[in-house]
Amino acid sequence: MTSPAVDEARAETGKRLSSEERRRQILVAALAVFGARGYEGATTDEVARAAGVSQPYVVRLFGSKENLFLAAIEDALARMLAGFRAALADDSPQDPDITPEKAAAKRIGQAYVDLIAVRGLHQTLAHAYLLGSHPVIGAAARQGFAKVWRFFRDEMGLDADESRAFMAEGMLISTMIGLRIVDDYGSDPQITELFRSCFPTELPHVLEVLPRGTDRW
Amino acid sequence: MTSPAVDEARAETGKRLSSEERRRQILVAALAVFGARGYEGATTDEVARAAGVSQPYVVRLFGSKENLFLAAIEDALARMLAGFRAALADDSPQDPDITPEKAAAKRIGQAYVDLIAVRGLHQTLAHAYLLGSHPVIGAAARQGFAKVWRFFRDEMGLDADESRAFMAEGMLISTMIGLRIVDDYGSDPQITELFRSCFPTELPHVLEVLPRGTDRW
DNA sequence: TCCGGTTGTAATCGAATGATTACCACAATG
DNA sequence: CATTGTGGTAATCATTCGATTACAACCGGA
Repeated sequence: MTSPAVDEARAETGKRLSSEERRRQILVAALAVFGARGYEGATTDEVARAAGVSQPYVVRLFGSKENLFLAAIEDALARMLAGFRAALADDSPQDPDITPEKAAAKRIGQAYVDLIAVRGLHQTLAHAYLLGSHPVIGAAARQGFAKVWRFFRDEMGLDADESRAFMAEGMLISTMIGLRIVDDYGSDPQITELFRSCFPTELPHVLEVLPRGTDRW
Repeated sequence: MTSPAVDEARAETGKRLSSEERRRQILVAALAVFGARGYEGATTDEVARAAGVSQPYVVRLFGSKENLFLAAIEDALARMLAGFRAALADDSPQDPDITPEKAAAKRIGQAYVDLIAVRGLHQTLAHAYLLGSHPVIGAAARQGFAKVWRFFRDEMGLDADESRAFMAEGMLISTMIGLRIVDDYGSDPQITELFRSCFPTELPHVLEVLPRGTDRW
């Protein structure tokens, strides 16, 4: 016999879902948890509770924690590249004072910052980029990084130097997010100035889109 | 009665050390292990074995794993700032074709890359920068990051924009190191080109100073 | 209706890990 | 030579966590 609490919870949150839809839910939760705690620090139980399912089900749907992480970074990269491609293809009326290339670069930079709204996405990727010595995850992380690089060079048409500068800015932004600099923004004057300097133009948008305060993540 | 093996090992590796010296040894080991595995992924036992002591001794000297990590990032930051200050003060004959400011920037960039030789230093700091949501480590990481920022602005005299660009390049370099891009350098043509583009000038030096191959770290 | 596949959980297990405890060895000191 | 402080370890404990197992609930079709 199932406990009444369980049945009640199921009635509240809705019926059974297709495994494909559960997968997507769990991936969203996984990005948030892996982003906040890192690969080793995160637990499958935390992911499960964030997704509203039991821990064994997470393991069964993805096979292992390692596979879940691989799926999470693949999902994150796919979202990122989709956002980049949409920004690149965007042909809404543009400022005639700047070249089309500059305009595209601005849009793509904006798309990168917008991904902050996908909780944990930037942080999870940054964690993956630090796991180079892991035999499986390391290889996947390198390939993922190279994929983004190829987008800048082949699809966006940047030269090597521009690509490097672009990615460098991206890594800085990721770092500031991972540091949760926003938490001290406004209270610590040093941090406030640092943050202002690092987001000279995007600052209002970042403050708007980034969760703050006592939030656990 | 102590086991003969232990006595033998102690005889081999030398006598008892002062706790201060052991601390330093353990910090060196901690940077390597934390850098490769991250804060959660690293174990105090791994650090202990890398330092040639027993696991309980590591815990006793530092109180807890958390304190060990805090000491490690403090040590890493101190080394980094010491390297920066030495590079800034360096007044060896310089190329008259570039301004003194440019020359200093080049020297400090070089000092940053040279820190690759301190195994795990860049990676450990990068891991710390991703732990912003950790109540204790997060605060320390933010303060450490701000400290580096203040060096660029106050001691080196960069303006906000130059500081940002400088730190961005640093974050990119850290990422490449954490990814262990070198592991695929020469074998994977995509990665090789990516690496060449990101280290246009420092490449030979990086290849020389960065451990490669089947090395565990 | 019953039956097989799919969605999902409870219970539990074994391994890993940070920490604690109790102890040992050595050296300086009086 | 006793003693006391310091450097160090072996043994072990309590938790935590990923994974496994066994089972339950639901649903569509023959």
